[in-house]
Amino acid sequence: MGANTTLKKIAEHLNISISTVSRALKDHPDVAGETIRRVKELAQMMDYEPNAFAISLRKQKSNLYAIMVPEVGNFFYHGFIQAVEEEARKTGHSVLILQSMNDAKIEADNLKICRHNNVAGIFVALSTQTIAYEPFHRLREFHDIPLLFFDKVPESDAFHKVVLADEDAGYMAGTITMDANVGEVLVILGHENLSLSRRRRKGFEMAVLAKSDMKVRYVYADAIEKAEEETVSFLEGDPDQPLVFAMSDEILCGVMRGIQRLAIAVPDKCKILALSAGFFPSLYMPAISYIETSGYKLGKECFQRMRVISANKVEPMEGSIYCQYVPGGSL
Amino acid sequence: MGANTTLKKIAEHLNISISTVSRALKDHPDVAGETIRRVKELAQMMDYEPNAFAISLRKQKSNLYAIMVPEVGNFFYHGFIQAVEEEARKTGHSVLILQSMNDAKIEADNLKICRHNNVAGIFVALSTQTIAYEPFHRLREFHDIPLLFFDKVPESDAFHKVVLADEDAGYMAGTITMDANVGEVLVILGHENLSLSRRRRKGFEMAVLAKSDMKVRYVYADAIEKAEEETVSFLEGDPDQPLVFAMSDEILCGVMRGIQRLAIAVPDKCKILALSAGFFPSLYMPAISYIETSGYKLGKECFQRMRVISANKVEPMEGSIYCQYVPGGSL
DNA sequence: AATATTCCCGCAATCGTTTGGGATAAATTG
DNA sequence: CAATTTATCCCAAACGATTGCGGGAATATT
Repeated sequence: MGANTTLKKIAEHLNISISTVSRALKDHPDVAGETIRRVKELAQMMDYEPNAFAISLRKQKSNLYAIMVPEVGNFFYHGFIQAVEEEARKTGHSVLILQSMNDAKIEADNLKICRHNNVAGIFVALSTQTIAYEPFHRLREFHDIPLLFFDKVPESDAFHKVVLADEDAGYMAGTITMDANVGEVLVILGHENLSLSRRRRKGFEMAVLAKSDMKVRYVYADAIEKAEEETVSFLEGDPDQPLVFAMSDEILCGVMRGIQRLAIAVPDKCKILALSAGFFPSLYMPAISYIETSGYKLGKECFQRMRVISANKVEPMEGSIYCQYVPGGSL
Repeated sequence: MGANTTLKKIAEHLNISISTVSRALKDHPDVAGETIRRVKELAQMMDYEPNAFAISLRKQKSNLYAIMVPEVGNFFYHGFIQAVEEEARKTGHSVLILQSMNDAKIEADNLKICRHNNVAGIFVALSTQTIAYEPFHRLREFHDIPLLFFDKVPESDAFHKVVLADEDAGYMAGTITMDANVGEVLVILGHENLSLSRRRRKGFEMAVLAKSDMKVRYVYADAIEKAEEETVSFLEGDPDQPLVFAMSDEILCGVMRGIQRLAIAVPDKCKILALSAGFFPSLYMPAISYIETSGYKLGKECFQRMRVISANKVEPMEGSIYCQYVPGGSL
């Protein structure tokens, strides 16, 4: 039996009107102090909890935030989800998790779900397949739902977005690579469609521009296996003083599989550098040196940004999170 | 502007009543075929989407399922979440993710959130700190919200639960260990509070009962570091023909860190066996032999079970998912 | 031609909460 | 003492979708 306490039931018990009960619970000045006391007491007794649907129906806003990512299995997003969840809890919100599975169709469907649920805001990491942005535009224009892209963001600056300082991270990686005094470098980037891959590459290229005697090869890998194969074929070419730079945790896993397959000693026979959230590098011996890209920090930052966007109309802008180098033993 | 299409707007455009529109959209026989056609056409045009709140308010049920886990960062849960999300999508539901952070207080708060949102059902993996089950009971009794425990479940059989066939998995691990012809075994289990740890241990003990010449040591580890330390101190004792059995992916990571720290050759100097979802074992060379405990399969099974529970009142029962041995090179 | 049947459709209440606009007392003022 | 202010409270209309019931018109049955 759905023995849920409602304003109506409290009102009946106290022989007052529903509106008075409603006002009493929020300390409205129109209600007598004595009445407020009695109402609150009974509400407490009856374990009253306001009905979220009724409120949402009336206010046209829910207490849900949505996070849409390609896959929850992606390591980078744990921290992000965790951070948003933590913050959301503080403001009495909850988090809806949606996966796009890198499918533009599902992505669009998910946006519909957000609309249905009139979510208070959406955090989106784009799928690699997204080409049409109308669904996103419509959400903002017609439905007034705050939208914030993170990590995998559109090129267009018509949207709010927060990213890691990708170019900086790439530049940092490039600098570290140069200082490491290596001969040939394999840079393994993520999916080619992602602006994040391009930004990181750009940063890296900028950094190593000066050092013309260093051979750099850029490849894209969208799966662990691809990264493994690229690593193996690179190292089988018997490169001189090699270094492999892995742009993500997933890629790092692939790289290390290749390294282990060839039984190559790190860092003696091959140096490794990664962009990572920090967990995977610690799995290897020696620990992999990495540039930290914290999904957790990104999540915290995004949530604050979301609050600002929700509160006032602000022009779309891009923000970024700075990275930090964490030296290990692979370099 | 919340330019949302409602039944009312459609009705006004067509000069018919709201109820007729509502009925037309669901092919109610009381509506003329021609009217249905016109309504559907306009609804399509105006991009009508029913308001989830209004429906939920009326039906007292939402289209949300909740999943509560200690932490989304736990590897085992990815597959689970993914599976539930996939299935939920098929029935037009969405998934609310809640974390208990292994805190009984937060866990109880989360249950309140579920109540507020009148979720259609809750999937719970218990925190290690849960001792009071009243909040769960109340949810079922008073609020009629289907509750299904998975993975980390209460001992009480007053609840629905689906677990991996933990005892079987333990037994299987025991059998494999025996056949591997080893001398000393370190079994690293998860948190001591969890019934799952006890069940796995029990299964393992049953299997190795016969083989009295094999020395087995059982330890509990609730963190990667603990698993690493236990492994190191075990192997430093220079055991005869050793094997380490890791009960989870997290523990496996710790074990391998220990192995690498001591630079011990697998499987020559030490054999490894794990219970795993399958990803981490593939990270090492040779690949770790493991017994597959698929969160994904568990999720699929749980969702089906949830549907049954929701549809009809059924007696609480326990279900389980069978495991499978995936040989690698570590054994 | 009168009655019964079928087919369409609209009215109105409901879910629980919020809120602007009264309404009724008592208290204050001139 | 009449007029106005104040303190409390209630009515009713939203929000959007659903649904039992009733009614009018067209058709079918006697």
